[in-house]
Amino acid sequence: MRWTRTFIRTLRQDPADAEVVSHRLMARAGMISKLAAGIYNYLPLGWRSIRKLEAIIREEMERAGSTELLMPAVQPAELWQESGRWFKYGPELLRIKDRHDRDFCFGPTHEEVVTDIVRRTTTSYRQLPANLYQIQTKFRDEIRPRFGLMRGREFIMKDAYSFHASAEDLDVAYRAMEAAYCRIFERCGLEYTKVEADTGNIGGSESHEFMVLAGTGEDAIISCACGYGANVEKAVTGTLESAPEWPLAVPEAPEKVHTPGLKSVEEVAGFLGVAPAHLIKTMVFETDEAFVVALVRGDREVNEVKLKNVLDCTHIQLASEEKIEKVTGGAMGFSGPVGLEGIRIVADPTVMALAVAATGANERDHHLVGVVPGRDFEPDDVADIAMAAAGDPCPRCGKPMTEKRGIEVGHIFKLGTKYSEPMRCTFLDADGAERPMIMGCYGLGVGRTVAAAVEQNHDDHGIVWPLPLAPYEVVLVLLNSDRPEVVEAADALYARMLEAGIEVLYDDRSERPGVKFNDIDLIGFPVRVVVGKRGLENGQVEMSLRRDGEKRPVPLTDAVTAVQELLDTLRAELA
RNA sequence: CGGGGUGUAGCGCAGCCUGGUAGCGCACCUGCCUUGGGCGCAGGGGGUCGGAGGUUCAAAUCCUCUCGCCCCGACCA
Repeated sequence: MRWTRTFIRTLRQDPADAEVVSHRLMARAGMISKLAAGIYNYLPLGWRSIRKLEAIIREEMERAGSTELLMPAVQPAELWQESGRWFKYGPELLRIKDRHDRDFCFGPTHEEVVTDIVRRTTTSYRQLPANLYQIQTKFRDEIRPRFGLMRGREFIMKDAYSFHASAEDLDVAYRAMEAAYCRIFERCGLEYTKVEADTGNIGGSESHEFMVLAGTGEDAIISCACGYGANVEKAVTGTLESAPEWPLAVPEAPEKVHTPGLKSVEEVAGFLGVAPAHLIKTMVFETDEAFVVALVRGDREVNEVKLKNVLDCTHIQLASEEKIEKVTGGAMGFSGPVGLEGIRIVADPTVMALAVAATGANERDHHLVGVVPGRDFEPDDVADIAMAAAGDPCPRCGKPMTEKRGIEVGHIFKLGTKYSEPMRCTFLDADGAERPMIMGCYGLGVGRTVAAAVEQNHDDHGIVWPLPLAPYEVVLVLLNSDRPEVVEAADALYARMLEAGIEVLYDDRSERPGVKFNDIDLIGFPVRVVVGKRGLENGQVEMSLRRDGEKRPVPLTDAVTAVQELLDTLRAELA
């Protein structure tokens, strides 16, 4: 393609609203442009990168035994009412009405539709398993879209769904999808990691996320050299070091101590002369229907996702100051479990492991010292509700774990019968018994993966595309467009490259060299070939790689072969 | 949803406080010049100042409402 025939509009300045690198660079390079909050145009260059990723995804999905189909973006409310998610999903679900005032939604995901397809068509264990995928536009009305393609409201996603007669068979498909995802991200040249994940809104038993490692990632990952890795929402720890020995006397019953204005764990512990780990941090949460008190050791923090799972509720939030006073009778900062009535108390095991502790007295400016868990209060549930942190021991090997940040680009789930049961997606097994199908689902953010690639591969001048995702693999640059002999040589080389099947963009603009080089660096074509009068005088062109910029003179006559060899080398690196 | 900010030419911004001819840089057009890292000179085109209402002789500027967009927070007692 000739540059002057395509549609490339680069920006010299950063758009004012672009915050993260991928958004900034993709906007400046003319790959995307914003239409509304969280809604983007994929301009020709950006679309090429998206399409390249899609091609890789298709290959790997088919290889893993999944078949492509396309389901509608607009879906009838009835299906969502059947699964129960019409009411559960909340405002993220974009609900629309047609002219007859019938309810529809713009699909944020397709479990309902695909389950409907399968239940209408598939009735026997002989027809299972089924594995279907699509690459399609989703809409999720995010609270706060941001970061360009990283968290848009409208976005392109590959979603796959599998249906099985047995849990064992689901496991086979799950492992195949897992392997396909690994291959996809490897083929894109991305540095990624697979971690255990919470199942969140989608539900199910087992779940893994694929994270592209990047400092700007929105997710925290806890991992260990031994191979354990999990989203911080899900991460568990090995046995934590127990609290130091209680340094004070142990009274018969908790003693009330005046602690004026001391709210934080550090302040209280310092004042009392005990360790932060001796305190019971008491947090009041509000769920859909009730208040809940969560207890963690003073040096730990509550993991709201884990707590939510223990409570089996959809929404949870910290109670407001007024509500805390109403529920506990004391001011915020002075809450404790002792004497709390009529409210569910969930304690982390580390709290129950404390021999003696201190905690709030449910009275302004007072704490209780010498509290013995089990003697002075009894929780309703004891469950792991603490946040794992860097330095905590690994649950598998006990070594200290580290924390990294990542961008969630893929998420796979074992759904079980969460959708097949309410939607009556059943089959007859070999004994003629009717059973719900066992399902898995597998998502991959297409736009987000491309954006993550930019986050991971850029420098001061712009994007440095990994070869498989570059909009064009090679850019051929005509430098002296006023010199007929140079134009002639460049045109001829372009023709030879096309003939050789090289994916080349020919920058035939009559711009000054600086303008061209800056645009080219910004867009980030992996291989650059420059035809200019200076080199041509020696019968040479100049070849260079975007990632190192090192200039390699090549005889004009050998240019096509040299480029092909260079591309082969780059491909070999990824294999 | 709460808090803050912002909306002026395609992009990035000034002007607003203190009302009176709408400006700058880049981009764009014409001509000359220039061609290995965002040239130079000269000339030129383009803006309902987000929208509606109000105050005023007069509103980008002051007031009210409204819409869009951005940021921060949904944060640990």
